[in-house]
Amino acid sequence: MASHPLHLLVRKLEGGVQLDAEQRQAIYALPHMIRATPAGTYLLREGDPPTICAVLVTGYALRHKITRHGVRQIVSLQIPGEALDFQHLSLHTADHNIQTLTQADLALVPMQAVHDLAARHPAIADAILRHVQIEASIAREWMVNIGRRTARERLAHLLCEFACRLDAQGLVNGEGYELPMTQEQIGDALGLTSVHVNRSIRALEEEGLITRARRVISFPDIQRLRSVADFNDLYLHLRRQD
Amino acid sequence: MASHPLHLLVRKLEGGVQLDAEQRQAIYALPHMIRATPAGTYLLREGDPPTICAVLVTGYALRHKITRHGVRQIVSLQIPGEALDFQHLSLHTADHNIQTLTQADLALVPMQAVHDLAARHPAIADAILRHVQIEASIAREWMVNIGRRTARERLAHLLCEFACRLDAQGLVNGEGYELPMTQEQIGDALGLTSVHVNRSIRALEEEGLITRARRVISFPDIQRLRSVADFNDLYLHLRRQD
DNA sequence: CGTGCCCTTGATGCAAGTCAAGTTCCGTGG
DNA sequence: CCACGGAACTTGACTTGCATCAAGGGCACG
Repeated sequence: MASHPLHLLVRKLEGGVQLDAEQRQAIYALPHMIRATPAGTYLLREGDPPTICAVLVTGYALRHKITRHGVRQIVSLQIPGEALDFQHLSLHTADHNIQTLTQADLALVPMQAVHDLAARHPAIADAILRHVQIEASIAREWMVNIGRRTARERLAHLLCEFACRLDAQGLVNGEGYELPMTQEQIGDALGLTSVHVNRSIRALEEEGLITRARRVISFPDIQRLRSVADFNDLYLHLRRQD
Repeated sequence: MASHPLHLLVRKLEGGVQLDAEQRQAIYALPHMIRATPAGTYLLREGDPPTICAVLVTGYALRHKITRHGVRQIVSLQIPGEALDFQHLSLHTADHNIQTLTQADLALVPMQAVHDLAARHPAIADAILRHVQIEASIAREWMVNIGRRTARERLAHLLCEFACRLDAQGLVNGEGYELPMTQEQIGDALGLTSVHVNRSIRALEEEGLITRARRVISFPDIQRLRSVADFNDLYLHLRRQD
């Protein structure tokens, strides 16, 4: 079943809650359409009613909000296996925008089917709740990052988080990974300008904390980077006991 | 039943999901102990296992995290009627600290009892999920606030949010309300220093956007304040259709 | 072989931080 | 009822991290 489009979602949900074969099967049996979307596609806009639940099969997505002055804040990054619309399961209006970051393949599941599934399987309802709670935990850590760390620390923290999350989904092979974001997007995620992101990246590079080849970033000394970032992965709740 | 300690929680849960008399009754029947706590009491610490679910009956609480450098970021404010530990219902380790902001009365409910209640009543499970999702939505708006607004805007936004939330719980009587925080705590919530919070408060005051008498703040021109804050209450999901 | 996005770098400005010294407000005990 | 002590608030002088403005430079793609 490793090639089923919802495999990574199941993997993620099982990371926190024990599911039996029947429950796994019920998830795989969810009605869904696969849709390939180009980078930058809006999947949901603030104010819209969420009617379908998109799951990232491949590619990346982000959540963002825009202020009256037209400035953007990215409030979340999503990686393969994550459900983009669990955040709205019991709400009737979207409070933020969801957009693909890269070319992406989505599994589109009717929201009602997710509701029904959760109602039939308490363990799945629990796994969904856990999924939502972990996103909330990540949001809290981002607040700390944006509110209380320097540009260099914020950047290091983002890199550590991305590494951990990709690794947990089995998406890291070598030493580093591709961070598929422009420096402007990184700035929007960290509450900085692209110019300052650029200077901060180069500073980390000169310190030998990261190396870059295009957008592929590697970490010669991950321990030191974590220390700079004040990174503690507890908030990601990667282990079932967390 | 207006005087039942869990009345405000029921009110809050009913704000989003229709509950019938039996479900309401089941919530009121939750086993609980009432405990009065002084200001500043830690209710849960990062890394601890959450075993009880505290509900604020009176008084205020906050969630915060502390960086390696000892700087604090408040990531959430909680008002009467809010459950402090729904955030951890299906997690095994707390990822942040919870502390009372003022003297407070808590209803302490065993976590297991909440679990059982949700398992028996899908509508209540749904209401809990909604409660968690709304907190996540508030967290996203705070990221925007901290990351992309000026000190003056951040402060105005916090004041508007607090006004709306108190009002939704029926806790506002006159023109203004008491904001029971020191300027240092406000700074910790907004990613600012207390000195700068002070200057920003006085700037709002001089502009005629707020008036103060001790910690009671009033808003002579709430529309203008909202406009300054770029405040749109959609993210609070106060109406059932949201 | 342009043309348009990114990335890079320099010069300059400003919002917010830091440091430090009062001042006001209150609770408490004499 | 008043004096004292401590926490919170206020204000000024100075510093700094990041923003802004502006001008290249590289490289992918049609």
